[in-house]
Amino acid sequence: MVSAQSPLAMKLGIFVVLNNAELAVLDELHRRRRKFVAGRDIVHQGQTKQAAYILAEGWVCSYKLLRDGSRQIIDFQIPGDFLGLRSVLFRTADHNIEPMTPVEASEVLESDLLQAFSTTPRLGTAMLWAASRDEAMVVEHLVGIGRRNALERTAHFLLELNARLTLVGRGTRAGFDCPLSQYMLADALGLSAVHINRVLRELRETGLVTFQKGYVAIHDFDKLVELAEFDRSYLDQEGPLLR
Amino acid sequence: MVSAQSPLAMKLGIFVVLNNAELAVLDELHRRRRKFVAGRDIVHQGQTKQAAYILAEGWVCSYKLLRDGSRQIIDFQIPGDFLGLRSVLFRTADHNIEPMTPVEASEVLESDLLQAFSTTPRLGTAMLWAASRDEAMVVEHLVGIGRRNALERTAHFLLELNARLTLVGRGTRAGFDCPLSQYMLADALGLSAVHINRVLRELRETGLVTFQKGYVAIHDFDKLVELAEFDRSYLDQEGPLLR
DNA sequence: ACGGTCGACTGATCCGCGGCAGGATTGCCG
DNA sequence: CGGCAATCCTGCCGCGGATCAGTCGACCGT
Repeated sequence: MVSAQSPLAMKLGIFVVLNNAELAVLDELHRRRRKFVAGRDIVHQGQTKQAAYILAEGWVCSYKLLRDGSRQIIDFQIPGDFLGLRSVLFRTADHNIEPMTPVEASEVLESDLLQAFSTTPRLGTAMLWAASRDEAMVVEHLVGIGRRNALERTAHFLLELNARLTLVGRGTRAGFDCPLSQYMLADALGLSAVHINRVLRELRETGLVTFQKGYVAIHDFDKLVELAEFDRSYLDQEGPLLR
Repeated sequence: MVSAQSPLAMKLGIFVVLNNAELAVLDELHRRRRKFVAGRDIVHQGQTKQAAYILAEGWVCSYKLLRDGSRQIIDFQIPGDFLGLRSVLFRTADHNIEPMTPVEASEVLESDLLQAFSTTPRLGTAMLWAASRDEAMVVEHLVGIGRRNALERTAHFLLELNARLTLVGRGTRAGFDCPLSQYMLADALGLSAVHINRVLRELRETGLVTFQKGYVAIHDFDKLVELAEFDRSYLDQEGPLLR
């Protein structure tokens, strides 16, 4: 594993061994680099004519607002993830996208994508794989909110983040940097911030995880997996599916 | 709008005016017709080498089971929807798929799809649109479970079903046939069956909707939309986006 | 040195919904 | 015809998590 690779290349490399031509196309996709400041939304609900991006650095979240002022965070995006792909296809954004940290991202036009697909189809396949893995995570998120209690749900969420970050070289079994506030955690997990605080305390006091000062320290990985009923199948993947 | 069209053609016709060549390709996709009985799962979690299908007749649901025996229904599929597309891309299914009624579906191979894309690209675009609309519904489902109370959540869900069924000619503003039991409704909405029962009673007693004997009768569409905070944008769509 | 803001944290109280237990209704099968 | 299995429906009780109402410390900008 080459540490100098872009996060996206690392992630796709899990699925497919990329050759030089394909790496070059990936590089090409990163041409139009942009920066965003934390807190100012990149995309608003209802906005049309929006570009898609590949996240290079920083964290963003996509969320929906309700009339009563509460919000539900649908997903977080980390380096290597696509941003707003659905907004492009659907022509109008159905959710907001907010950078949680300073963000660097590469703008991707519809035509860039189409060209990448036609000149390097294996790369296209790998991107579809990555996209369906992301969709699978939204589904897992749904299951968590619908059927898991606060403790399991939080544990599961932290493990999921850990798995995703590990794929792009920003986490290990021991832990990862995490810029989330307890409020954001609450909005993601469908709980109140007050209750998240209590749950984090319990996880800390039982010696499973400590989430403090922007760092998630996993003390007992296996017990945490057990508690969260976490499906390790995509963690234990043994090397690329396609050679 | 031609009533003899397949549900899929109706749905795609919302996005794109389909010409005869494209309709022919759609027809061709329906070659390998299969039947399934209610209750016997088509796809199991963890299963590999699975085909994708286009639903022609009947209802199915996709769900995940938890260790404690509870389940979360992720989505329902109705005529015109794709089935297990993600399982094909991902190579191994991450959820179960169960027919809730007798079902007719057409098996679709990866190669069929690729061919359809290359010979009739506009059709491919329309299918991507349809797929991202479906994904948007999973997202809306997530928001509902995370941030809406039981009443709003149920109301929203019924409206969503209504919107989808109307697109394929199986529902109107007045109501639609619905083979769901209260147990399934509960598993979809992350509630208990007992509580669903109470919620349905309340919706009935306030004169908004009646769900009995397999039929959902919407008595006051506008009030229901108001209660559920339902986003009508994709209902009010004024004709195809692409000509 | 000063409010002002934002995030972490806590205790007390309240309520939406789950769990349990049981009755009524319907449809199916022998 | 009776028996059985779903499914619907209801009342009661308790719990998990929301809400309210704070305190405390860190980090602003002035």
